[in-house]
Amino acid sequence: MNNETPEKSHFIRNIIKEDVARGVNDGRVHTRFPPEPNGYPHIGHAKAICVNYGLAEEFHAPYNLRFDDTNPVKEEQEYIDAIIADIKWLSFDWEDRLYFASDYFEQLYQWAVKLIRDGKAYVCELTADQIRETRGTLTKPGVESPYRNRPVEENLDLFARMKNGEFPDGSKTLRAKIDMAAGNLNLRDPVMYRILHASHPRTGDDWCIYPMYDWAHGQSDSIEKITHSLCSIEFEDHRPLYDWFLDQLGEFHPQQIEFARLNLSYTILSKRKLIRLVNEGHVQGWDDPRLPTLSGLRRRGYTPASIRDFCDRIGVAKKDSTVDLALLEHCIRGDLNKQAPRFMGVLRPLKVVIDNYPEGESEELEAVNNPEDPSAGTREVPFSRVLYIEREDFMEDPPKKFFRLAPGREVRLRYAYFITCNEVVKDADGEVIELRCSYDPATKGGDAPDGRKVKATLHWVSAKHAIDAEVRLYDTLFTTEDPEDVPEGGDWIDNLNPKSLEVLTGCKLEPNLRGVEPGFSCQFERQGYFCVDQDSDGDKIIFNRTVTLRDAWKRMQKKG
RNA sequence: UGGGAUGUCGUCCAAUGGCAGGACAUGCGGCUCUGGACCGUAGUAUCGGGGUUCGAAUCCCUGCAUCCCAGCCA
Repeated sequence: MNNETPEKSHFIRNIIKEDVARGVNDGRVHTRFPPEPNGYPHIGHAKAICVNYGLAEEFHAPYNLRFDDTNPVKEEQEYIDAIIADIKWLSFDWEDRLYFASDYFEQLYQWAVKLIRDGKAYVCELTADQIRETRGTLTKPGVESPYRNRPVEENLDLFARMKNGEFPDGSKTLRAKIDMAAGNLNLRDPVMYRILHASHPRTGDDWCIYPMYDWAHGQSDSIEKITHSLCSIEFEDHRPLYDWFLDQLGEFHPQQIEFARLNLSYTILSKRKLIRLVNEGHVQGWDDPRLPTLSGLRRRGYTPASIRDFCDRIGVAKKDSTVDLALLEHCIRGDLNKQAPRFMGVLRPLKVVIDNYPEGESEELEAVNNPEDPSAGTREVPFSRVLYIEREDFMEDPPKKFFRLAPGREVRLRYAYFITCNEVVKDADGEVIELRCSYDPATKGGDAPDGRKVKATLHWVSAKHAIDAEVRLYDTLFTTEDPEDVPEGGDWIDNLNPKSLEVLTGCKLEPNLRGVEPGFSCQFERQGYFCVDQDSDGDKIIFNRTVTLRDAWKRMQKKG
């Protein structure tokens, strides 16, 4: 990092910088990422992780991972495991600071008892419906619960019995005694504990009362001595409540700072909606490569570096915004362009016979593995009389700007020879099934000694050496930039893109790809970046297309 | 008609009273054995109306728009 050039900053970094300079918390910085284990993490979480952990790393400060596991009805060990795996994949290391809000259940209970003793909390016997009705509305104040002024001793007794399991679910709550007329609804005697006879992934059946998030969250941050509690914007209204609790308790106040969550065009980042996509089978699981989940992106071929780069580039601010998917794609292209070895693969094969190439013979041609990285070296690619080229690289009646193969036209086969198309073979339906070409032996390697030029270079594979593969092409999961924008009475599911997955079989790959393992990423020249899917098995190779290369020709076609 | 927040290029983010800048996207050009990468270049923005000031995206007033909150979810 170059300290001479002024770094680009954002408001949270500025606040922390100032706090450190002013010696707030003795100049200490400590952050955390507090997920609820009720789903798989997605790129939006990656942003939050990068903000929290990235900032801590910048200030050489520690950061925690803490699961806010206060609702056993929705939370599962599977999600805990997935979240841990995905954050590690992003290559963040919280060392030994893995915590759970459930670690603090006993302390939280004791603090609740203290609030009761201080007359700041009471056991309420209103039903959920009644609590809602008496909460008031956005414009009208609420009505105080008839149980609000019950004696401390009675509250203590009832709360202990709640904990001991004497009452059924939903029959009682512990509520903070604040202000039923507050403009901020969170302050209208919020529920602190509810009775839930549910088994918890970590505490099992030890508890049948569980703290509400609002009661647990601020204190958990306080216990961990978090200096800067970064969270999303919708918790701005909750900050006064967290402050109130900590004030009553006389405990350490982390500073909460809110920032806007990520929205991405053509995708959905709401956990509830993601769960629906998975449960209703619109996708094939949490790691479906079309999903913005980290496991989906990983399977798609996105790298941790590309995601962290993306998170750096989108910035941090308070206003609602939607980042262009093109930026994410730019980030993965940028990373893979530097790393990914190049290979030739023909997705939709068209047979080409080189009539003047000796039958039964073949030769090895040298190809560059990565033009961006000379140290990646070269490899040999076999060439022979019968080849496959990409169907869309040939047009019988080409428009003006089409540079590729056409009858009578000469093009270069990458790293091989110039070939000229002499004859087009069609089937009974008039579909082109084969091209008869001739090659110029003098152009071996791809250059003409007489200096003549060709306008196109095509990728190809030798038919008898090729290996077969299945290739899965992905498009956006939704057809609309904002999938949640639906007409009256419509369902966002209707915006699903029926063509988000296209499976190609019989693709032909150069033989150097034999034996690749799941997770392997490479570029198929002129087409895009692809990675081997976990469904591959032995001889059955399956590639996922991570992202296409930028394609000037396609853009030109679109323009018309 | 309550409380909280937010309005800057098409998009995202800067500029904290002093030349509105960067990235992505887009157009054009160059280069190229990937119509890739790379290089160069262009256009496009301060929500509206007042005010303060030599000077306002920034401060004040006012209006408008958008988002969040009425879970015993987080």
